[in-house]
Amino acid sequence: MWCNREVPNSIPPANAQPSTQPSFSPLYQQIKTLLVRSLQGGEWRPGAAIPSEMELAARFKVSQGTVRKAIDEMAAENLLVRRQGKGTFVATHAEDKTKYRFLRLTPDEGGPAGMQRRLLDCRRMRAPADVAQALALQAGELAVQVRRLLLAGEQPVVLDDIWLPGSLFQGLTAEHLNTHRGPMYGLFEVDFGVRMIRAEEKIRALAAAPEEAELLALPPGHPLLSVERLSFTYGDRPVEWRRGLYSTASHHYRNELS
Amino acid sequence: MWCNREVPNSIPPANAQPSTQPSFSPLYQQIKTLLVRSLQGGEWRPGAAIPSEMELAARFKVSQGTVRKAIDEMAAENLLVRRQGKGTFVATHAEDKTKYRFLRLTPDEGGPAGMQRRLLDCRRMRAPADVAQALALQAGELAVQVRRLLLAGEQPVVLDDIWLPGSLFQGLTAEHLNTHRGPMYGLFEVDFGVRMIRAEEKIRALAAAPEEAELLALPPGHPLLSVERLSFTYGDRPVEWRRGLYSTASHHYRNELS
DNA sequence: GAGTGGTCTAGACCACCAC
DNA sequence: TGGTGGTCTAGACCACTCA
Repeated sequence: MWCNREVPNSIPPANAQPSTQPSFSPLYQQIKTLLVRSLQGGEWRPGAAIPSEMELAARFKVSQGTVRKAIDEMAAENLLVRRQGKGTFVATHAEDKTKYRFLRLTPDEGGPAGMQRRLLDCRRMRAPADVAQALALQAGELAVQVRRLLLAGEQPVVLDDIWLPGSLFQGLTAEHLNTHRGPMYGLFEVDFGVRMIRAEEKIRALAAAPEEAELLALPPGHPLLSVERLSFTYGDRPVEWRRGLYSTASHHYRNELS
Repeated sequence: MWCNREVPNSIPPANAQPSTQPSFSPLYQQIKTLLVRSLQGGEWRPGAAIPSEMELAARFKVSQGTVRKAIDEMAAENLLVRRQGKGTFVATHAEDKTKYRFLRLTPDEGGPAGMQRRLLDCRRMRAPADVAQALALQAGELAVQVRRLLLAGEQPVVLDDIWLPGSLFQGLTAEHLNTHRGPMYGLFEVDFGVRMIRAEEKIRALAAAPEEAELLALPPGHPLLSVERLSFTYGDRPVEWRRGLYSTASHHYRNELS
């Protein structure tokens, strides 16, 4: 048994430049990049297990510890889920225990309760300029607009206005959305191969316009939370823009600062 | 040189029970607990360096890697800050590069700009029941109430109503607050030894009451963001309750979902 | 050059899970 | 019982900082 070895990295450092900017990229970061690329390319479907740490270590010719560090970071970013004794799995919205990972609206009393959906609209049309820009749509490319209500019991609570790139969501119809059970982001994964990784939200207060007020069963001018969300998939590619109008009479938007 | 050793942990496992609930606590978690306790006890002041990984490893009789993992987690929780080549430091609000870690209000255009403070009020009084409960105040214990405005240029943007446990903030006066430069949480650290670790916020939309509207230079009834914040120090102890009313005409509350 | 954190390795052992 | 992730160790070497 030998304890000391001085074998250098089997993978040559990706940046052997003498003194340029990027300066250095650790092995585990390179591994991580390769893994993300595999996720992006669909090598492993959402919910499926990826190879074991030992297998990946062998594949990439690095030690288990290095693979481990790469996976650790990806798990911290919610790209992967580790389950001791079972394996490491591609994160998915379809069967997420932590449901409502992206819906931060919570009843003032009691835990997060399920909400009913009511689809209002689903059609393909040209997106407004700001939305088109946010989604980086090609000139003339159509978008899918979805409008819907979320109800807590009988009470409408959320009015969502959702825009998706037409090219990615070819077969999306009202029928499709109405038939589907479970989170919408789950449907996006399973039927369109689009997985939402992270999102940025901008929150404002505004007065309800007449049409919005009616849909939310509130008097016109009633204060609402406006939540604009831009969602990204792998590679920081924007793939959804939405604006939610939240009625905060009996609910609030919860957030954790740290 | 020996490569195999079977010396058990020098620190006996904190839970040697045969089969009870807690089931297991890894060494690095125990180290972490000890480190947090040292922070809490003020062994190292905010901004100061903690001992090196090697020193800590020696002190706790574990390997550097184990200390490392403990510190990694604490850095991820913003308790510590690592600086390569220099050391590991106790996180502080006083000199935070990432200023406004807790203020999520951002101008619609341009990067986060500094805001002016205007103190309205600072007095000791009995807290409303809900605040007293949130802060776990003793029966009859007084609280410090601070009211203030934040202004972007000439425009008032935030009206804050802040409540602090009187016992922890004995010497806090308006003079004190007015003299101080830099983030208020920095003052809390330096002058009162109270460090804010994390916070929970509840966000709602509401209509401005007359007095609030006047202070924010808005018409009464104008929609505002109401941001209730409960802040915690070490050991999840609540030490501040505040409600901010945000004018979102030219600003928004930004949030990142992941 | 000395000291710090950062990376990487190899190997042992433990806890959990499924068959 | 075998495979998976989880913990822990020891040691080598690298990158960064500062005197």
